Amino acid sequence: MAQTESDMKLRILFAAKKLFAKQGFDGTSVRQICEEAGANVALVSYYFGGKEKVFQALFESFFPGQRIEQFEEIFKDPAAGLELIVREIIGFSMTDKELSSIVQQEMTIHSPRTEVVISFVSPVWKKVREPLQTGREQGVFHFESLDQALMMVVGIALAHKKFHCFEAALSEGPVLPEATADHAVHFIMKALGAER
Amino acid sequence: MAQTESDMKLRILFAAKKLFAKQGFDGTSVRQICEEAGANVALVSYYFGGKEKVFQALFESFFPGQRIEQFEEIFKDPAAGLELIVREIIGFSMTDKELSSIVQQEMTIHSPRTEVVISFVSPVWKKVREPLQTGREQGVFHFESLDQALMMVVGIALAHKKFHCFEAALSEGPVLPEATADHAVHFIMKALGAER
DNA sequence: GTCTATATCGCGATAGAC
DNA sequence: GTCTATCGCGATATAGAC
Repeated sequence: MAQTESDMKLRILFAAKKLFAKQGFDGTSVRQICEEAGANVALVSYYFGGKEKVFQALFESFFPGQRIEQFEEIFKDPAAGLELIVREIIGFSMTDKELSSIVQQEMTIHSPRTEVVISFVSPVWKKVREPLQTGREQGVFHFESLDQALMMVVGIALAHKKFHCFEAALSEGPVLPEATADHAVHFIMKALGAER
Repeated sequence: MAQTESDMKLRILFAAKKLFAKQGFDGTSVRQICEEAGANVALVSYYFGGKEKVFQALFESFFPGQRIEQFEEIFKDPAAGLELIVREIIGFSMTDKELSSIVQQEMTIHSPRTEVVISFVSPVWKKVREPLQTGREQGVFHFESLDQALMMVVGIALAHKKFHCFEAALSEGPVLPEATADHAVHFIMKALGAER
């Protein structure tokens, strides 16, 4: 009984994460979630208080926020800092493919969940912004618009998530996790005009 | 009476495009669409045969496919060809923000609509792939993986679509349409190591 | 903590009047 | 071509038994 969260609560959370990622929030029913979790339909209300609350609990439980705060000193060097945060983003999006899919879905629509997602995600964008800004001031990076650069860096970091939509246009077989991060970092650094 | 499509059919189509873009397919009801269009609920079935068919009709009516085919000769030059297709993609995603939002939504989930979207979109990815490949062979572009490069180029081209999610992290005010394309093309060319 | 049964609602789709 | 009325279903949520 030392467990804080009951088994069932966690099982529901995992089931919801899986199904939201695959089918979207609106495309997933509470019944489906409970069937996947092996739980009774009533338990979603009992544990969370509704489907929307399950969504929120998903982010509170699984979104990695504090990891970035730990490496403060490395951010002294803009190039190293940018590489770190980009690798963190890609690492997250490959470790928890489900949650990162949910993030991407919600980033394209306006829903009652948008606020929740933004509150978790925009601190990360700000962490990307920091090394870009100081890097430009120090002459390490070269670009015209900070806003544009920020969006494009994030666009690259998350590009591989649309993989399944590209399959018909690809030829080199499955994309390897480590290779993706290396390629993305290299691509970004070249685009920013950073010496390597 | 010279019009092929009735007014009402078009009005429904436009209403659906607007609402699907904002709320997603599953988050939008037929009733909502018809209210927005000023049409009766029964007309969706009458004109299209159901909600799914409206989605398909959206792509058949508004997705620009043949535009790319027209500029065959410019594709002789990989750099010019890549720039053209990237500008076409960004141009489309800014001209028809709604349809391109729908594309992005559907690219992140697995739904009965996925097949439709992919059938329209993957010819475009293949058009991006062509100049990348011949450009590398000719020594104009430099990158390790063609698949990775393709995904990252598209990632950059579509990055600005997540704009509203970045707002809290941006500082330079609204992003201008023409500037976006210029920045994206410049960013891509530098990343690919193309001489400018 | 977990279940069944049910309340209430909104959905997509259609039959049939006009 | 457009309407009303309605069918049948599945949704979320909850009351109350165990």
